Amino acid sequence: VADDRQTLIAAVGRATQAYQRATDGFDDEVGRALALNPSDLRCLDWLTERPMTAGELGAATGLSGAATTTLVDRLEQRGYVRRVRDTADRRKVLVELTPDGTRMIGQLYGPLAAEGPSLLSRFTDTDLALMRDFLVGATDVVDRHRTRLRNSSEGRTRLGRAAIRT
Amino acid sequence: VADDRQTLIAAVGRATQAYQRATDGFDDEVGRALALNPSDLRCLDWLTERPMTAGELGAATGLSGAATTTLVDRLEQRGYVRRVRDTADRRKVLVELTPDGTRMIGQLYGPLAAEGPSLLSRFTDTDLALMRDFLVGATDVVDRHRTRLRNSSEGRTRLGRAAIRT
DNA sequence: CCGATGTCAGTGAGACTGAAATCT
DNA sequence: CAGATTTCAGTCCCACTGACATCG
Repeated sequence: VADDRQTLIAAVGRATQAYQRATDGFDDEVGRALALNPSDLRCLDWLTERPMTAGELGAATGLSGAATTTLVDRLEQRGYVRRVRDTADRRKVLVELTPDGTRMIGQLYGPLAAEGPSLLSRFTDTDLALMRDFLVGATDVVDRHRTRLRNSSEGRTRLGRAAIRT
Repeated sequence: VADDRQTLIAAVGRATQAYQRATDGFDDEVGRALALNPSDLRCLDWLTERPMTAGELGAATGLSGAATTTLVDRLEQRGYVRRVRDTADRRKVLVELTPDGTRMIGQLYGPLAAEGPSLLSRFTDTDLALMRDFLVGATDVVDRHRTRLRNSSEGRTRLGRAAIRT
């Protein structure tokens, strides 16, 4: 019946929201365990993909240049990342994970990621492909709405801290 | 082949991570548009489920009691939430969304949520049920690892701000 | 010289700890 | 009065704006 399908779609929506909250809580716990704030964690997350310049990191996390500098200072001081001057364009500074940083990330997120395969084991290949396509589509939708919001609200700061006009 | 299945599973993992980053970026943009910080947004997110006491809100967001108080002050001052003394236990303070708050959330997240059904339209009912079950299972796994981390690292503060012993 | 990239001061908002107030 | 819930006072970290240094 059509009504069953609607409730199914709604259930997927709620499940997505609940999953989002759970991962937020997990990241909180990781931050507490390592004494890292959310911005630090997000930077480390991006750096697992590839080394990035300070500017790219700032854009990815939404931080200002100065904030990015102090953030990289923090992570560097703890030995999680290191700065490497770009030999081609000596203005740029590449930030990359150190072996210590990579190992630490692995220790915390590894046990969680290791359960992924067993969780996905009951699905067929076609089901997995559908799931992947759904996630890719959802990512695309969210990104579209993000740029829509960005264009409709330009010139404001990130966290709304300095943006509060009294 | 087994190798195809492994790459499929890996692809689902990467797609999940990408989706996570996209929603993080979207929430950033919402915060910028409304001059609300991440904690404010998370509180509003929880309050869409049901009214909660200040203590529950603090536990849900991981904030201290005092931080929760000032957070609710902020949101109340802007007219998004309101305090209601619990008539049964007059120590407790229930926090609930105002009509204005509900409307504002709807205006920002509504357009995004409205695309969910069209994104899910190509899936069969059984596929949707599988997806829902996967998300519920993933939420459970993440929550289990969160409590594991919590138990192995107790007595530390949330954001690691005051936790940095020099 | 001008644009781009990154870093250095100074300011302000928000989260924390600890103590006080209110209610059961 | 002890316990629970929320709020107040004081401190500190972190992000921001704006100016400066360096490089293409």
